[in-house]
Amino acid sequence: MGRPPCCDKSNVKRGIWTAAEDAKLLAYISKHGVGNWTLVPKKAGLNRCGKSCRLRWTNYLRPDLIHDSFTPQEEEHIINLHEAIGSRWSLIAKLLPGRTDNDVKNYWNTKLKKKLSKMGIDPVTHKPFSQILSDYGNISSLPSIDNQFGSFLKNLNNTFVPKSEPSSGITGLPLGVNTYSNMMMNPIGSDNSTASTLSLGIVAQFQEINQDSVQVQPHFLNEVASSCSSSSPPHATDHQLSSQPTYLCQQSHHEAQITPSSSFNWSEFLLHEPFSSADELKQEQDFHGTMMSSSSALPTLAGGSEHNLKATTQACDFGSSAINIGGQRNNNLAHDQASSSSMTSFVDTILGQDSEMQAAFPELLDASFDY
DNA sequence: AACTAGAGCAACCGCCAGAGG
DNA sequence: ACCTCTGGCGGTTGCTCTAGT
Repeated sequence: MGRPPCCDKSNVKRGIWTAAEDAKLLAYISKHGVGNWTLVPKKAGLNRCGKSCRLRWTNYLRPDLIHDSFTPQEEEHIINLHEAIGSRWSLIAKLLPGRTDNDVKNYWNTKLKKKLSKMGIDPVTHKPFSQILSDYGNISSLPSIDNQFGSFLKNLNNTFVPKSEPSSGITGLPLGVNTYSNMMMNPIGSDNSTASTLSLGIVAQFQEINQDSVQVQPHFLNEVASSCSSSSPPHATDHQLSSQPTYLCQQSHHEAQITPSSSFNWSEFLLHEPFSSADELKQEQDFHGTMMSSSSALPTLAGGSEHNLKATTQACDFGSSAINIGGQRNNNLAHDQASSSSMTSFVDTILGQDSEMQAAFPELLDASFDY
């Protein structure tokens, strides 16, 4: 009945591998190749569990592994892929030659998550905090800390609370978001084609890898499905996977009037440290002033249900191949409007948006978001 | 020089789907 | 058909190193 256990787990060695153990495993695999991992430790003369041997081989000993630090291009790949497919580290690693899922996962957890948070982007949703605020609006009915919005709040707290205005946690928000907006609007030496081309290539590769395996359901699609109209199918289609998600939800209808033509370049974005210099502060202020002066000509954030419906329909179209900056700008604009006045008016704005959204989409907003 | 906190990373844990007996 | 294991995966832990005080 059943198979015998692969090893006596109480008698196998655990912990850090020694050089001698590495040499034995390497010698065995180079001679016999990898087959049944439960047999490998016995045949190689190792007092280890087969699972441990497999991990050691795949994460460290494999000759094709790169042990150097990640390049900006790889960072960009990881971020784009994480945005598209979530924390499927093994899939992401397959698109990064020489990298293991453990490498990618560690790099994400130790570096990229923090980097994105510092830049005012929620590493779970890949949306700027300001957009999450405007998307979900209703601060008073926040779900638990474990879900995506909870992640946003934690990051928001980590990122902004220690900043300039100690008297209020949330008053620090506009600084970070404006920094983000500013970077988005003024990418350093922006190369319009780079990011979108790269992203398309990555997703195409991803499709190749997945064409005969699992049906992918990227988390961003779930988000959109829950925050936009229900017309999207529950699974990612080829069409959806072949394009980058946009940050368009609810704000996109008028973007053509104000959207800069540039697309977004992660690598430049990543090299830019927010909150780092007086120049950046000045840029933020300049940007803020510009946006405020032009905002009167722009539609309000929630300009009525008809507008919202159009925007929603458009927002759920994944046909765009580039990350759309326009939606972000529009969102950030709304945020700028809010942040330009007092704390009270910021909250009022958010609550007002929530009321209007609730009027426009009662069936969506009444339902609890369950991630 | 000693201590501490944080970062980085290797390894383990626990779960799941599929396969073997 | 059922039970158990394997292989693979994502999440987490804990050790080591380094920078700051």
